[in-house]
This record gives sequence, C-alpha cells and structure tokens, in this order.
Amino acid sequence: MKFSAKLEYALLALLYLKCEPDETPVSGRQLSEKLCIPYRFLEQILSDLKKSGLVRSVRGYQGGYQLNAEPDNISIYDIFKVTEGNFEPWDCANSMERCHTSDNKCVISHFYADFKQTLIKLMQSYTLQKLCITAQALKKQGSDQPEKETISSIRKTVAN
Amino acid sequence: MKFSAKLEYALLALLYLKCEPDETPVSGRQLSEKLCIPYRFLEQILSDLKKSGLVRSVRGYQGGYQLNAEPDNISIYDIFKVTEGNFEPWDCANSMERCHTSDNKCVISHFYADFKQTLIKLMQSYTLQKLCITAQALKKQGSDQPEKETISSIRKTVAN
DNA sequence: ATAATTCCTATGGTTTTAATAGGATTAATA
DNA sequence: TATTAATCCTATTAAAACCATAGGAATTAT
Repeated sequence: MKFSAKLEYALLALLYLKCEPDETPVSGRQLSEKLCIPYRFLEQILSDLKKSGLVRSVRGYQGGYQLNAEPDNISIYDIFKVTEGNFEPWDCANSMERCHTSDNKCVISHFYADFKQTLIKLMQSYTLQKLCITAQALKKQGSDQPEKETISSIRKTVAN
Repeated sequence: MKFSAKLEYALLALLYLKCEPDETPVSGRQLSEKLCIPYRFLEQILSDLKKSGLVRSVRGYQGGYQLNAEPDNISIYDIFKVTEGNFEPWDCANSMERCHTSDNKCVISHFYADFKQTLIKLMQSYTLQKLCITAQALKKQGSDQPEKETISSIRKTVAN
C-alpha cells in the first residue's frame, strides 16, 4: 500500500514543466538535475508520460518536453495510471486462482469496490493546478527567509 | 498501491472466526484448509493477530484461535496495521534523504496527508460486522441454487 | 560534422512479499 | 506416561516488484 517512486518523480516533473513557458521545451537532463531524479530512470518515465499524451516532446538539439494538456485537466489519477497501470488494489480480484470463488464475489469484494472508487475519486480531485496553489501557499509561509535555489526549495515550490 | 495477501488472509480468517461459537477454538490447520491459505504462512499471520490482541489462542491439544474483540470493534484498519505496519503511502515522507526538502514539506505533502487520512477513515468504516452483513446479502442472492460447501462458498459466505 | 537531445530495449541489483521449514513448547487424553 | 494435536518461535528460500543503470540508434539545430 505504497505509491511508487515513479509516481513521485512523474508528479515533480510535470509540476516543473507547468512552470515553464510553452515555447521552450525542458530537457530530461535539466529535469533530472533540478529535481534530483536519476536521469536514465526519468527518461523512461517521460517516455511513458509521452505515450499517454500528458506530455509532448521535441527531439534533437534543444529539444525536450512540454506539458500537453491543461494543468486543470491533469489529475493525479491520470498520472497514476501512467506510472502504475490500472488500479487493482487486490490481487484476488484479478485472478480466479487466487480468489477461489466461482464468480469473484467473495466477502471482501464489496469493500474492495468501494475502496477502489473512493481512492480514484480522491486522486481525480487533485490536479496539477491544485497542487501548484498549495505550493504557492507553502512558499508564502516561508517567505521571510528567502531560500536560494536548492533541491529543497525546488521541490517545495516548483510551481513558482 | 496494492493490499498484501497477508491482509486478505487475515481478513478471511477473522471472518471465519466470527462465525464460530466462542466456546470452541478453531485450529490454524482448519482455517488453512477451509480458506485455502498456506498453513505455515497463516500461522505467522495468526501470531501477529494475537500479539495485537485481535485474537486469543489456546495452546495444546484441541487448542486454536478465537476472536478477542467485538466484530463491531474490529475495523479493516485495525487489521491493516497488523499485517502491513503503519500506513505510510509515500516513501519520500519518511526519509529526509528521499525527500530533499529541509522540512518534509514538498509540493506533494498536502495531497499526501489528505490521501492518508481519507484512506484511514475509509478502512475504519468497514468492520468485521459490516462485512458479514454484506456476505449474508451475497448468500441470499444466490440462494436459489444452494451450493455445497466449497472453498468458493466458504470465501463467499464465510459469515453464514 | 558536431553536440545535444529523444527514443528504444536490455540488463542488473535491491527490496519486499510470499511461502516453506525445522523444531521447541504446551496440554488433553488414552 | 506416551501420544497426538495444537500453538509458538525463528530461520531460510523463492518469487515478484521496484528502482536504477546501460548501450546505442535516431533526430535536429547550429
């Protein structure tokens, strides 16, 4: 019952992209260094984000990545589906072998369905936009001691 | 983002115990066979359930396990804590090393806290008692063709 | 041509999860 | 008292998931 590092990385990368003007794509290298994410690993994640359409890319010299949807239309659930595939919190619900019931309707199945739906709704309620507003609030709180640009401050207020 | 088999097994075992009269303890062997759970693995889980106080045990010949609390007072969250330890859906929230922020307040932290709380509440809202009522409803639905006792029917209507 | 980039695929390492296993201890009963 | 059926304790293995690393091809502005 944990989120993967992949999701965390994807989230940070997308938030970073949100802050960039649309004209200049941001390279994977830059994202990796600014956000302190292993480069080769991030590449794979960006590739998945592209396939899903959340991000677009420009190849070659001075290429990079850009958001490909409105920050209001990118929910954590959208990102989740990219990094973790379909959400199936119970193995037993997927495999007849594990379930042992004739119709996948064991005692737990009702809780399972309810649980799944509640989580999906919660993830859908958080968008990139919403997270950025939170980030801005965080920044204001700490504005008495302005930080120089560190990984800490970037991760904290990546939304500017 | 999955529940463990351990939680599933613990849940089924507790539901099975709920259906047994308090006088006769149920052996691990019986639970294992009726619910189709690997015996040695289940033993460990029962041991954890005992340590946590959800279950009590009788040692020796004709010993076994019994519920040690009211089914209304045993929530899925209680069981979750036994099988998966404390609920920390993000690794980054636990380790400064992974978080990279100076005060564990990154952009994601607000979502993280909200997410965690919602899930805990949801898990707390499901008790053994409630699951049994669901099981009874399931049984009634299929009562036109009464099943003989199979693993399927036990898992489905373990609550009787 | 060069350099900086995305893109594609394979491989390795670590950690977590699931399961197996041996054997000690306990207690009813014949 | 010997036997048997249990819980209890701890160690080890097996399998899967997760995280990361790596090599090199294709692309494109300068």
